Amino acid sequence: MTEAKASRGRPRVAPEDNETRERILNTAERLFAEKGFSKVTLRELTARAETNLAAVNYYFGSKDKLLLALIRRAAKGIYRERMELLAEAEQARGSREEKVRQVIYALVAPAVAAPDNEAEYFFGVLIARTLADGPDELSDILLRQTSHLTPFADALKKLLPEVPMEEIFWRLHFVLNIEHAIHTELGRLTHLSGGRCDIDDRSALLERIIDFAVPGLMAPVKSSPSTPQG
Amino acid sequence: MTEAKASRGRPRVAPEDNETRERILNTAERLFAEKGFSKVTLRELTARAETNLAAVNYYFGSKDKLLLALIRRAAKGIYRERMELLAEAEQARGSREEKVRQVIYALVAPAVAAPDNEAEYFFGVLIARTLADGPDELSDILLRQTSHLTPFADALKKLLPEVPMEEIFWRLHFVLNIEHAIHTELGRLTHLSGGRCDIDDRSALLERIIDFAVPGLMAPVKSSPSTPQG
DNA sequence: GTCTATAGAGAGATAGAC
DNA sequence: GTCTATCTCTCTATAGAC
Repeated sequence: MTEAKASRGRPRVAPEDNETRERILNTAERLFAEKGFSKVTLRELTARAETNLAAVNYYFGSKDKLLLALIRRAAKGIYRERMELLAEAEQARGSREEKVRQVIYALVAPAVAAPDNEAEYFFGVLIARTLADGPDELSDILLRQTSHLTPFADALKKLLPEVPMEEIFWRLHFVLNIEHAIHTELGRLTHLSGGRCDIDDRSALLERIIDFAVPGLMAPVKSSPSTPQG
Repeated sequence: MTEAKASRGRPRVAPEDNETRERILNTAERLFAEKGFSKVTLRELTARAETNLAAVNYYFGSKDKLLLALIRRAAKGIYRERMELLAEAEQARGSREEKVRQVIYALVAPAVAAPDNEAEYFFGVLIARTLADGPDELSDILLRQTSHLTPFADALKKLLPEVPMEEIFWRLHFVLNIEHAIHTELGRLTHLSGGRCDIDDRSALLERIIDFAVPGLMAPVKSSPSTPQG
């Protein structure tokens, strides 16, 4: 949608096919996640991507737009995976707890998995850092893109009809908080545990998150005496 | 030239007593939490604090050191409150769940409470934004300051002897993740819930966090067949 | 102590050669 | 399409008047 009116001064080949462009995206994804958007300079970025300083502006228009393109690309894959796994979860059999587990698995697994052999990269970090540090415009976009989360809220509501929708939203929010902060603050865990806890084993990490989150998601709501949920 | 050996050109009155200095600290605390460290310029900051551009460097030496002073001051109050509440929690009577609740209350309540009438401010945001966006040096300091968390891990271990210490560390980590990310990502919750969920009621928020976290903290550890926890 | 004016560094963006 | 050289802006930090 950004290139609607662009035919002037733009690359002739389809941008997605360009190798340099891809290299910039891949390098930027790692660097932004690792150091944060504002701490990565275009000079460092283009040097690591083995291209020239002008390339980012040529392909993306600006540093901000590079980040936008980056997140679009990353999110697209994550969201698609989540939907596929959610569809599977909704056909799962088993106890109620087992079904809730599968729904949360569908939500968290794609964001926690390491792409390819990139042992250091976390999708959640990219989101967390962008929200904390990126252009305001982009934070707004990210926080307003909630339509892909609604199916998860609905799926949970179906499994937990006695929990008010408002509480389901809150609990979903908490799960996403964990998913996003877990890696940025990992140093504290490493230090606190004297190095015993680490994040290398992603599938164990995923299980831990789910084991922690599911009981809280399923907890009965204490009916407070005054407010009988409107 | 740095002020490493500085006794020259420094304020004569005790810095803590200076009114301008305090005004800078208070203004910076709000602004950094609201916009993030790197997006706040000294020009904006000093203007809002109704002083001049040079004042930050005069009182603190640099923008980085202002942030450090800020976090020291904020953390000092939070840590002290946590310790007091933890001491109370450790003398509490009631069910095991009730005791765990009190420990988590001691951890979370001071960071979630609004200071004075500052409805917008969250200690956790300051930490989250500093970690994502602040000077690397300061992130390191923050992530290595774990000694105040050890008593919480110990208190939980005493209440949950069947949970391995490693798991306790992980679960504590998750609780802190929620506490720190909750506000930065609040826009998503507001949007997702169509405005039904909001953060204005801090005591309700605190209860929600505790209600969500305690069941996960207390969950029995599934002894995985292959790895009998080394 | 407070303030203005400015130095000096480093950033993102761009023009134009090839 | 790729690259170098450079423009222009804005920031932090500081010197020095008052």
